[in-house]
Amino acid sequence: MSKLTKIEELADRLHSTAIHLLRQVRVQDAASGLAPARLSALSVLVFGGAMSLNELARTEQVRPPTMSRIVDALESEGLIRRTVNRQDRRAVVLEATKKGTAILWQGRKRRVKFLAKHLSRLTEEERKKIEDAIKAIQKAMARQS
Amino acid sequence: MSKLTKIEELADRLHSTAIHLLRQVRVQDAASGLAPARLSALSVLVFGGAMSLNELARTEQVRPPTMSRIVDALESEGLIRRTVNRQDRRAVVLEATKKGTAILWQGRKRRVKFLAKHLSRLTEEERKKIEDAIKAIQKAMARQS
DNA sequence: CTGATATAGTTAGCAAGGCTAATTAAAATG
DNA sequence: CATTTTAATTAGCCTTGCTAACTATATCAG
Repeated sequence: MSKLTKIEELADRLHSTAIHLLRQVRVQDAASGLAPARLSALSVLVFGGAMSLNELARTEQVRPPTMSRIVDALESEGLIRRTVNRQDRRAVVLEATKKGTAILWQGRKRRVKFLAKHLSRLTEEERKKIEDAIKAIQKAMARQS
Repeated sequence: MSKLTKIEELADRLHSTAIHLLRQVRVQDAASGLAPARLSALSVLVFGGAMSLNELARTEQVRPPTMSRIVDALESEGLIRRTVNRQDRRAVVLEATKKGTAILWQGRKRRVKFLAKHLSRLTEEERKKIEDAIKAIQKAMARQS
């Protein structure tokens, strides 16, 4: 190990903790029957409402061709609807169907309950610390100058 | 939105924060020129020392055939060495080469510096909160009964 | 000691999800 | 109204997951 500053050490541990946290949560998401990228895109449509393919791709930080294929899969499973935008007929309007919304909520509930079950083993004070840390992390990582 | 308990809300925000944090870090890792699974496997060998393919697969939580292919790629780039175990000639011994170790350290340095740069914009107190939260999260997520 | 079984790793082949380049169709612009 | 820009798709590549089936070696029971 080379020497790291105190802040770098914190950065390293934060990174590693985030990885391990998500690794455990992902197991829960597998139960939804939806692959991760599809689940994530569907979630954006359920919580963010109808949008175009380009917007969805941008939100998910992938290229349009990648999103096009994900959307194909979600549509063929009846989880989203793809219609032509009347104002701009090049564009599509993507929105979650009832079925898609229901499936997403079930998965979200499962994931949140799993995490909450673990968090409930902590003291109120420890949870407060996590709460504060989340705010600090968001501040630190926010888009900057 | 259906109603979530206070703990479930925290769980949800924690999840979302972890996702966004790692998404930003992943951009840094791309600069190493190594794909994520390869980078991660190499990192286990650099920090964990020599081990067999099955051990490495277990550590990385993937199946042996998946690891076999990742190891092929790392070997052909000269980042790891694969030798036959003398005690058990079915098994292989995997270890990072000098080149592999150097590349990994560069990438780690880049990633840690990136995160540290963001964290340095916080107050000492805010960083202390993150520090405490990491401990709490690790406690919460630890293998349990 | 030897035949059966177990174990380590690889190979083959499938699916998901990332990308770039090229194409199609519609809109906007000069 | 011809040109350029934009939205989305298609084609084709790579990486990374998986299971099933195989090879080679080690272990164990009789």
